[in-house]
Amino acid sequence: MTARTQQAAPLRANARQNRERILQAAWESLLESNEASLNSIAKKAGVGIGTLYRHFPTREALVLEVYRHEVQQAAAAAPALLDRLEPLAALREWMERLAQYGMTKVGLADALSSVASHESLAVEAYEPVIGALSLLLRANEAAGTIRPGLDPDDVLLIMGFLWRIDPRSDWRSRSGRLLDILMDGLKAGAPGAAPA
Amino acid sequence: MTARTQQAAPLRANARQNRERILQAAWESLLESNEASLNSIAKKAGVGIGTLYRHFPTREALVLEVYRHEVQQAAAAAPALLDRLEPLAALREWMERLAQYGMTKVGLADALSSVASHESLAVEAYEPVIGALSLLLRANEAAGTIRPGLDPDDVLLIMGFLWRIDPRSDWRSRSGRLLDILMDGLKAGAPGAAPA
DNA sequence: ACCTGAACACCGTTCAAGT
DNA sequence: ACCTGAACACCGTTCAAGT
Repeated sequence: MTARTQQAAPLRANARQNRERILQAAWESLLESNEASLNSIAKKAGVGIGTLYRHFPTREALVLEVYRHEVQQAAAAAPALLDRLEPLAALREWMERLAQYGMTKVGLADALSSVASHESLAVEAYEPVIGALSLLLRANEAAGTIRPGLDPDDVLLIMGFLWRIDPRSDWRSRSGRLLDILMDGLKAGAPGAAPA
Repeated sequence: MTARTQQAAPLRANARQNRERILQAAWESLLESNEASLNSIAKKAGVGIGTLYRHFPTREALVLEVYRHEVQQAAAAAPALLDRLEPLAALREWMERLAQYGMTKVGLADALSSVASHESLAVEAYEPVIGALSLLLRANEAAGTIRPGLDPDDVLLIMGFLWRIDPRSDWRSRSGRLLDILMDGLKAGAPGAAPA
């Protein structure tokens, strides 16, 4: 165990460049449609199909790597929100951002939900999201604004509706209504909250 | 307009039999895995692939037809539940049945959620479900046990988490927890309900 | 160590030919 | 009117051959 888990020999410059070309091509293709074929992505990247498989053994691995950075950024906003806003408002704002984020990237929503059903790699991708959500829930629990004992995984699973709202409809008002229901569900049984 | 919409000439005995063979084979195949190929289904049914396409122009059309009957039955339980139970308990029980139903049929959950993203035909399949849910919501609204003005489509969209719980996990307790949250969200703001 | 691309087994879909 | 299945263009995936 002399090296870090993710290190595994620092790749030839050659290989590194190929890897990034593939990610770039995949990013562009998946933004258009998440059904882009691996063959077409390899072609677009200007590498052999075998090279794509060498770097990303499964389709999921590729998709997750493409969005990892983006997802991490979205998730990482949690602490800043907790600084600026009250816990309850921060939680709500974070959810809304994630909703909006999912809607902007057409392919991402489908990709995430289809990947999510294969628990395997999804865990790894969801980890930062779960971490951020966990932070927000704990802050609210400490403030007595939500019911205690909520599981971040449970809450995130419910939040899945955000990625299944038809982007062509008025998702703005719809996601608002749906988040209202979810937030009320989380608030119910809060020790410090004043009911309507 | 002398014929009903669904009639369209009563099919040859020959064709009718083929149609049912296809549905039977599809039912068996989809129960095992919802990724069964159309070719394999046609083969299992003992018909040419062209015949399958003649009866079901798209994969969705086939999947929906396979599950239509089942889904209708599940949805149709609503009135009986309202007879036996109080509105709130009936709504909860109906949701739990739908959850359990989705878990039993391995393929159905995936099929439903993947079909649901293509709004096209999904509307037709969801109609009886929406009808049943609408009935339950109206009964609760009349009893003052949930917040008024809830949209059945919204509630069903949230309920989607039921079909994304990993069947290999302890979905029983998990779906219970999740439904608790949802029910609390629906109850919040009810004119007649006594808060905890 | 890494890359290439032909090769393989499959898939969905069409459509000329049959009855 | 309905059925068949060969044919087509594609797909994911592997792996011998190259550098």
